[in-house]
Amino acid sequence: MGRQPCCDKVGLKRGPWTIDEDHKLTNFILNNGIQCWRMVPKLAGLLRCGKSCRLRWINYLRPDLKRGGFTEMEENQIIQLHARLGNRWSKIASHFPGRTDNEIKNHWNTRIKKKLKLLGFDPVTHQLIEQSSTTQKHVISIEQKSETIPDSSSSKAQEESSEVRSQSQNSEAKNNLDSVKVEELGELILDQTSNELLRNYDKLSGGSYVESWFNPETNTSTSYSSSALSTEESNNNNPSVGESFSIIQEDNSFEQWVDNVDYILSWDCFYNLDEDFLFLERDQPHLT
DNA sequence: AACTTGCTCAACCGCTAAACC
DNA sequence: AGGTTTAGCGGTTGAGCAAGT
Repeated sequence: MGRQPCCDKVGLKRGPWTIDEDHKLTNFILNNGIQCWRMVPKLAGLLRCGKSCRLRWINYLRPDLKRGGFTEMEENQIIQLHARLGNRWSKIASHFPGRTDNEIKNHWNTRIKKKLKLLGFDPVTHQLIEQSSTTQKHVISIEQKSETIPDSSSSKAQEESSEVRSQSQNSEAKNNLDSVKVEELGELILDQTSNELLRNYDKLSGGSYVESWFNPETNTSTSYSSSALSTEESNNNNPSVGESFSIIQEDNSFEQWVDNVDYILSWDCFYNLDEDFLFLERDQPHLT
């Protein structure tokens, strides 16, 4: 025989929690800790199931929760982590002390997805969405683009592949902006700098964020093989991750990239990319 | 003021791996 | 070994609120 059932749902209260219920649950857990969620509601005098108590504690009552809206830097980190981990909200939340997976998931679904769509990126794949002159959309993957790129075993080939990809993405970004973004973003100036913005976001998220980030000393961005990543995080479902390039040198200016982003979206977070790199350093010290 | 629409987010649902018997 | 339950996770829902008409 297995364990006793968690709860008999008949007669149990559902819906929003009252202040009194919150007090009961909080006081019980702070005084007794959590041995078994099944027993918590009984011992705390609550007409709730253990599952409901657990959720209420984790998502709302925990004293270490960080309340309030997400900062721009947090949003940026969420985007980057989502590119690496997909919809593994608990994994993503583990990078944000005091934030819950539910909170991050909600924020992603209600805010960040819209921002990415406005930028022309598929929030699922983090890849650029090209919209042709017809209404049909299709996604351009890093892999598709890479098919035209020669073997990157030599440094010469690496340079060529970087250039080909750069040109390809510039073209895609321009097409995309020309056809979609103008209406949504209003008075955008769709010039070369916008193309640079999209190309750089592609590097920061999904396809090459994992392998590359800006090197402030050399004013270049450097890509690393995904083999250096942990097995767990490199085995995600994002098709653009893990099929990486080798060492890539870009000559575009990071400051220019930051200016571009701020101009279009006012994402102050990109001013704090160096802090993002600190968190990366914490997670992947062997890469830094 | 009344109604509609859209947004946010707390809470629930259903699934699965792990733990238990 | 195999059935049952738990804990945890991601997806979805719907109440409440704000903005627009």
